[in-house]
Amino acid sequence: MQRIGPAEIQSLAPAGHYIALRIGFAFPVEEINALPLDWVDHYTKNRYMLFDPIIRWAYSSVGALRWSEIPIDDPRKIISQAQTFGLRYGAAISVFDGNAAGQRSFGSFARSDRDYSDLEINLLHAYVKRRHAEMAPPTNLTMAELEALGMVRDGKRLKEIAFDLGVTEGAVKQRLKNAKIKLGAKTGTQAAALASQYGLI
Amino acid sequence: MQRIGPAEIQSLAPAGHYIALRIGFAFPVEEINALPLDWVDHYTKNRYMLFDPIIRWAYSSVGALRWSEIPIDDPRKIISQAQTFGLRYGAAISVFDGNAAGQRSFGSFARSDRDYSDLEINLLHAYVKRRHAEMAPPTNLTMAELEALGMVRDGKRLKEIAFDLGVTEGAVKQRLKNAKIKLGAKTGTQAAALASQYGLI
DNA sequence: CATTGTGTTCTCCTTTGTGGAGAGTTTAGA
DNA sequence: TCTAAACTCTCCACAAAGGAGAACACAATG
Repeated sequence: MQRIGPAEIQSLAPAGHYIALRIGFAFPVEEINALPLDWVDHYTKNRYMLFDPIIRWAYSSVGALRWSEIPIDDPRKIISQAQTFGLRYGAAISVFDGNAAGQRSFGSFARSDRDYSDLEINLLHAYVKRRHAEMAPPTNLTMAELEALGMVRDGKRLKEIAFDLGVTEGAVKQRLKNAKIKLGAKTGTQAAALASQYGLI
Repeated sequence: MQRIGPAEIQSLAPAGHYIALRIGFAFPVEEINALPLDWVDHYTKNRYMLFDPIIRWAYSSVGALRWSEIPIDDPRKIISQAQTFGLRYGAAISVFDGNAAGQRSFGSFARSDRDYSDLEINLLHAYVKRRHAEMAPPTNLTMAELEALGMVRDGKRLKEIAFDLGVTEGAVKQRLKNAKIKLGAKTGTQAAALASQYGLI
């Protein structure tokens, strides 16, 4: 299987695409929205998210299929409305690795000219799977590290954290240092933001 | 209208309640989950969120009503399943203030013995409205302040931020100081985390 | 025109956080 | 069991962030 990137995605989905990576409880860690602006506007204004059969399929299934094959009814006629915005044929990809955080990623890709071939669907599937894997949060942070990080996020100073935890300030510093390395963060602030986004704290 | 607090909520919803405050794109700023643990477990395992008629009503409406009056069909029989967990009668409240961020809050309250009276519904409605208002994010942060805050979150140092923005380090400090005051944060880290949670950056 | 408020810049000083080097203690595997 | 890796803690030097006060520019307001 060849390795594809954003440029290939662009040519595989000339009418637009949407990718949500690492959806935890409800929100993605990263979102790529390359859908037509007028469609996004219409979709948002009408709060279609909860009624979109593609989203509902993606949340409850794993795999890849064409929009035309989605086995969920569409009371608001969202798919046929999308067609009037150029999103005529599409493919949906849903990836889920059953990890502790239960994170899921999905992508929706569209073109106007013809339906997707099996090969193309496989390419898109591989792409979303790869992006999903790349965004995997580190799982090797210790409880001590996450605990300190959470307290930093909540505005506590190292001295205060040390007192609350009953350890020295140096120990807290080391825990945060480790956390920063594991998260690939440059500062404590970034480490806290990342851990928060990953749902670790 | 009397002002009610958590204790009154407890007695108004002896079978459990759930409140999600300030849902932006999809996730709440604060979540209070006082529903029976076995029901939460069952609900989560079956990914009922997208099919729950109460959630779907709350996302698409504003106001208050009894579960029995919800005008959305329930293909997965979630409401009748809830009854077997003691959530027999319930009220749903949805609050939306049409602000820039488009944030919405909702609550779901349950009891086993009898349905809710109009007075009780009004009390619950007032409570959710008040909590919603209390959680309103500050809207008075300037673009300069948010810009600096976003860069801090992304792991940049003040010196680096100052260089990138073409201002002095002192100016950056001042912007962050203002941001901290407006957000009620003790440290820059907390300010960044809060702004991120509020969807400001 | 004066006033008020906001944003920018500066200085001086204190407190806090960061980075490096190292050592004792568990834990997991060969 | 021995070893390596991971975890925890300590100490120090230095860089960065935080806090207070004051001056200046500018726009909106009265």
